[in-house]
Amino acid sequence: MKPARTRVAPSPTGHMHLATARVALYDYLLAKKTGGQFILRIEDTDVQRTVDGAEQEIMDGLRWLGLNYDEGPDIGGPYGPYRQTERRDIYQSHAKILVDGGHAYPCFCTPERLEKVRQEQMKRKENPRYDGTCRIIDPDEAARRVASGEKYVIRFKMSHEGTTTAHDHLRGDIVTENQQLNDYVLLKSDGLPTYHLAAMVDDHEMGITHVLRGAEWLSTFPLHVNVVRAFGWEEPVWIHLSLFLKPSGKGKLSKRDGAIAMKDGYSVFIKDFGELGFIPEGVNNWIALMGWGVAEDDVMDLDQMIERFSVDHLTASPAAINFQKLDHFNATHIRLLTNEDLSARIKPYFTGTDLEVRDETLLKVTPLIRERLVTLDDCLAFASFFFRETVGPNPEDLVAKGLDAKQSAEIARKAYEILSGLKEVAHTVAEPPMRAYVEESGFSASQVFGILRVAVTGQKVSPPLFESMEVIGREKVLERIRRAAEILEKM
RNA sequence: GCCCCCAUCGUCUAGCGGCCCAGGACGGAGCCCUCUCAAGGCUCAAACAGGGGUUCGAGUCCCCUUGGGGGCACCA
Repeated sequence: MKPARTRVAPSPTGHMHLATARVALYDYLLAKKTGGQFILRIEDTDVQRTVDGAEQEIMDGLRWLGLNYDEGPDIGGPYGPYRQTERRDIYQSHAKILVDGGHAYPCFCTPERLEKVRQEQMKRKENPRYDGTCRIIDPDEAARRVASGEKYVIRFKMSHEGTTTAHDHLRGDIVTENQQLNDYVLLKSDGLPTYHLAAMVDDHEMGITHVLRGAEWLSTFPLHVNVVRAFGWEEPVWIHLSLFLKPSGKGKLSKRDGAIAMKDGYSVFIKDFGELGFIPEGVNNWIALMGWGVAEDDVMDLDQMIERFSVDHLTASPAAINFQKLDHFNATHIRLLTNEDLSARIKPYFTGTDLEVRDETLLKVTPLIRERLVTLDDCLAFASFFFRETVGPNPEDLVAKGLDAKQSAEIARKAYEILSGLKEVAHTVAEPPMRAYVEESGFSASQVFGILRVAVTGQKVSPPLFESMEVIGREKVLERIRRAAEILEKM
């Protein structure tokens, strides 16, 4: 396959969304698969809606995901600039080409008039569309009015007859009656282009071979191919990705859903995932499989995805997002990390707590908790006790199931006795004598170890007991058991 | 309302006319392992929306119905 040039072209109007990440992922995979380039282009032509910091968030988000672009606003490239507001002249000269060629025309209608027309059309139950008033103005007359400084927009002169056949790689030919199409605005009165002009011009100028975008563009797809054809350009391969639906499957995933997801520890915004304890590997894998049909072995890192990716296996039907699956992929990829890597990734989650986390200790703790982590921040719940001086167990939790406080105290005392007789509490040396005690005492392993678990870790659920004791160290372990025995004796 | 797109287990999907009494993954149920929680292993339940065609043969092709989704801006 020839090297593909792909692009993700988000508008900096809010937080970077899951859908943007998925388009970027597929773009990246296609480009890397074919030895081509993946490009970031910022579509900031709606000055009103542009949000400060949004562009940076997009770049940070892509980098966090590991989707490094080959060309973009901050790193440049041979086809720049990569920010549409900096390409104003390019769009204006292209708009002129269309006007001169009879494919577009200046329109002097005011927004107020347009709104009135729309209202009347709706009242008559007609399709709201431009009524063509300025379409029939003589070109010389129009040019004169433009030159005189009258406000205008440039509209595409859509044919009223025949049909437009647009080819989508996943859906085949899509045939539309031209009467259904509107004379869309290409250049706004502020001199900036709309998407319909800007994206077509840039994709051509930047040599984009495959346009991947959301299915919400399907309705203006015929317009876009008409624009490209009016210029006489070769069309890229068009691929409209299925939409993401709310977890319920009811409706398109929206920014509003972000707030709802946040309450459950999830999000639809890329910037949040790191903080929530998700790792890029997990997020990428999760996103990749919504809209890409992989038969088997669906746990993949970026390189494996590149290996297996093909635009032929993309799917056309909408996909409801499923956060449980995110959990699964996240946990799975966490388990694939090396101790050193995982340890380093966990560490930041302890900042802000009063715990003093030493790297050396954390490295010993990591293997004990790795397969218990769904998200990185779970390390707080599983490993905090390693870094505390005392653990303050709940007295009731110290009483073993089926036993009373007195019996439990007896077990704690005996355990203290056995362990204090040892030079160290490495699990290989501490476990055998404790097992022997379980045998001779007649108590069950779960009763004895359960008491010790609560005594030593302060919690009912913890990593394996003896391995944990080994990390905590003999002195602290003995002290914690002694205190537990005291508590039990006072009950 | 009009236009467009989509349609296999609850969810994401494999399937591109016979290999399918439909495979995988998540989730669910059960069993095993087990010092808790996990992880891991094994097993089970769970789907081709409905109706017409085409064909020797249809989940796979065509049409209709139904359902879902998207769009109808000087927003992207």
